Amino acid sequence: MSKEQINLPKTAFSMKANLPVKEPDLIKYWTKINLYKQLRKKNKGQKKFVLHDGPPYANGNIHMGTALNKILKDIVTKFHQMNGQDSVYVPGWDCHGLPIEWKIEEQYKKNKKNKNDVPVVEFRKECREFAEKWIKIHKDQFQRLGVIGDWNNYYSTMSFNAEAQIVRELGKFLKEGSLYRGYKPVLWSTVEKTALADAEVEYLDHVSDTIYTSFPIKKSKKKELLNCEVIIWTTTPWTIPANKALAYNKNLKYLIIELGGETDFKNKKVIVAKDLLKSFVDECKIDKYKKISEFLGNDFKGTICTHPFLNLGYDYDVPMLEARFVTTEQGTGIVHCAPSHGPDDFNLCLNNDIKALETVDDDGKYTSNIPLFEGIHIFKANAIVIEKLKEEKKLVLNGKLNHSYPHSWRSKAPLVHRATPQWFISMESHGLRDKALKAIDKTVFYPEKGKDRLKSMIETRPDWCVSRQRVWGVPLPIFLNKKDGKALIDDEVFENIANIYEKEGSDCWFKDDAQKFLGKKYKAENFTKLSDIVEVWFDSGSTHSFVLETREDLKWPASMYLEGSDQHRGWFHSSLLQACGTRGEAPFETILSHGFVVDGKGLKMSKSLGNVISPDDILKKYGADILRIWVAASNYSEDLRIDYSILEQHADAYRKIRNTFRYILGNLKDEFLQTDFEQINYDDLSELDQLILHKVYLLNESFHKNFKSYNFHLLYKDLLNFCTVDLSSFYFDIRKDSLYCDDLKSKRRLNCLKILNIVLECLLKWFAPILSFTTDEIFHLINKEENTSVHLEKFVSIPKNWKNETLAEKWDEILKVREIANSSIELVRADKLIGSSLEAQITIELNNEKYKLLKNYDFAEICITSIALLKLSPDNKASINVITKKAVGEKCPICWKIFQQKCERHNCGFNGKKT
RNA sequence: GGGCCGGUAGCUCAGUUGGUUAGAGCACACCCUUGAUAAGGGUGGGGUCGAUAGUUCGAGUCUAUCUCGGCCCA
Repeated sequence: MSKEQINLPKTAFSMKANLPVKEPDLIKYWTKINLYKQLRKKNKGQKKFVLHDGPPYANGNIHMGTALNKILKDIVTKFHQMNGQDSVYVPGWDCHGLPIEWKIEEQYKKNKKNKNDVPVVEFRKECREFAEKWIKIHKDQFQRLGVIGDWNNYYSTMSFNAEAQIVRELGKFLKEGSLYRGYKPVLWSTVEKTALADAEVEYLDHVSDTIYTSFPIKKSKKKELLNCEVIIWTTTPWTIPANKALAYNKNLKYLIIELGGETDFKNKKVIVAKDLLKSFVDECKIDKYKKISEFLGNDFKGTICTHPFLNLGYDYDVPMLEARFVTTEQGTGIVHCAPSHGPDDFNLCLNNDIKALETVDDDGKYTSNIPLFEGIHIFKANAIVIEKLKEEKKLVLNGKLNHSYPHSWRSKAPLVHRATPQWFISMESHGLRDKALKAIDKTVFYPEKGKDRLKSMIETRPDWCVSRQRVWGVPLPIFLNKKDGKALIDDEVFENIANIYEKEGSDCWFKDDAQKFLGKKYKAENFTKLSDIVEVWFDSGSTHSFVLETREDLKWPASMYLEGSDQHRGWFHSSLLQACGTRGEAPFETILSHGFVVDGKGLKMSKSLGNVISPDDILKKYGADILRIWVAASNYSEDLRIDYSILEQHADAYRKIRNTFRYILGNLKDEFLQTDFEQINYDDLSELDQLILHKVYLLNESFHKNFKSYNFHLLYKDLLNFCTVDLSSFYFDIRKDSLYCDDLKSKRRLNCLKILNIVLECLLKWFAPILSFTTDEIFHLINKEENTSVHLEKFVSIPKNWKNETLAEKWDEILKVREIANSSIELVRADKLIGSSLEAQITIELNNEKYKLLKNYDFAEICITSIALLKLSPDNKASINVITKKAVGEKCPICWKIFQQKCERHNCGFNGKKT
């Protein structure tokens, strides 16, 4: 039988991948052989590449964004490792903070327990256990993605050494003097009784009470203004009792108008911005009014008003201040300022020597600084304020407005700006902003636009508020002197606290006597121990100090920080400020930021849209390698789309790649022969073989170029195209005849096997960082050694002499002929005259020039036909023309080619018998 | 509401300093093969480059406005 006379591919490498089943076994294997340790040993002493892990929050199952991030990190790490660097990856977790506190409190509520009845230390213990639980879960989930790292020695922000180091880092700021106690309005939740970090704020629709109210002018250089009242508009009537000033824009035009109608304002003269007159009179339904005069905002200079509650004890001056933030978008062009309840207000008043007072307490009730309202909750005060304004005949109109308003992301309660004592790191006092901006300039960003993004944030950000009135975190190591209220600054004390934390963690701050921390030098009775904790961004912003600096296997600064683009405001940002403040430099050399995972239409994933895909769904249905292909194939500098049709497409590509490997393995009979590329007898190879080596050379070049610029999607596309275009449909298709039908000793066949060995090795290594599972599966098939892995290999280096542009140019011409031949064959095939191209005989007509160039090539081999004749084009006009006819003769039972004589290669007659 | 980024075939992506008829792979359709076989090969269709207006001899590329989406901020 002819099948026995030919060499068909045979391999143990299955066509079906069955990744969801096979991958977990490989993970077990990697753990068993301690791959991470082996990797370290392998490249010990080489230049380090340290990708410092941005710690995910130890709470909740991972989502697509986390999976993307971890896979990208793993791909980057593996590339550098295979490129010969000691590429270390230590995963970490962010553990302190409000979300975990909330989870524990939720559990309390379920069990009808009151948080205030539980000792702080007990509560913190539960938080710690909660974080530990999620770290375990995350560890498994991340490893399932194929991520290789130091899973046994991960870092966490709640480890004792981390807590200790965070104290030391804060001590540095305190000692320097850039950490100061301020009194500023911060976004405050009266429900959680805490200030909220920016990241904890969510903007939701909210219906606010609105009022137009008037402030009578008491003094002014512009006489005309004296009998007028200034109209302001606000969505927070409850801040009126805290009003200290009014703001105007000096460049705006304002009008004095006299109102008619039967209202409290009959015959009164009021002032609004010219551009807002229409909206004012329309909204307030003022149909009768008279314009008195127009003037520029600048004329307000020096004007002083009285408070609308003048007769109720609010007998202080309300000065009018010039401010740029006043616009004509809404309101009246004059803005009411309560320095305790708005950052703009605060700054403007500060610059004009008006102090912010404590106007509202932790619970949201007015303090004694607010006459008449003391003890009333601010959220119940609007109605009262409106009522009083009416009584005082100062209310033009009250109404409702539905607008976007800050809420607590957790409790969904509306937030307020409230002046509280907080601890801040100054951006200016010690040049932190400048240091950070300079550090950004030295950092390389992938993609480049990240640089401007981070820069513009640093340029405009206010001082960094690092205190929180919570319990699950590192306590601020601050003692205030009871005499002068100043913070105690003493390295010995900081170091003492740090040492204690190193041994027993920071819980003791809440339960032990203050004297323990102060040591012998100071007396506890003279100091107040602060109970604030450090905001979590300072924790994670300090990871470089307790991870990079303290571990021998790492280095400072990190080679790379790699996170989602939201971290320009988050971890990139806080790490930069922390390190610049304490070390004057950024803790990273490069930053790689990636976009967000969105659905197939580009919309964000949400439960309500029902477009959420979890990593687990994909792992179960496709396997991690498909997910890894999706990561590699997507352009991470923008948002990354995913849905099942996109995944299906990548799964198809995976099958193509898998089959490319399978075909090579089959022809090698799973016997891989490692080749010394330098020792290849290049001149002994056919041009076709040489052409493949040339393509390998070029691909290797673009591979390294794209890897170094972290353009994985281009790199992957090149690899995939090489498999489909250069190998499967070209080289494999042509060489199939030789592989199957040539004598085992034929040089052509042996050379082809050489090429297959080379290509197998290259592909295996090129793909390894992406297809971490599949490439290792193949590696084990062809490598009988134990305890090894493809990930321990280095990338191939390609001999320079494989590059052959002259050859490639010539073959471009040959490929043109092949294309035209294919078209020609297709016509005959459509007429049902032939089926397989081996049934065809082609005649290629070439003009002089091309004929000279190509006359010695075997186009039957190249075009996979039985016969190919080459001749000069009759008129020498058409450069290439191909005529296809049905080949005449009999089919060789071995090579299936059709000849009129016997097939010489197989020395056979036409009855399937060898003669 | 403001800032930044983005919108090129069904999908993933290329498109140099503005310059012929906008490319690739996949998917799709049709055909071939049955010796890579839940594979392999061939041929082919498919895009008013988010929209509109402008600058220019010429715009996917530059400008403006709008629109949709994402991130960040308020």
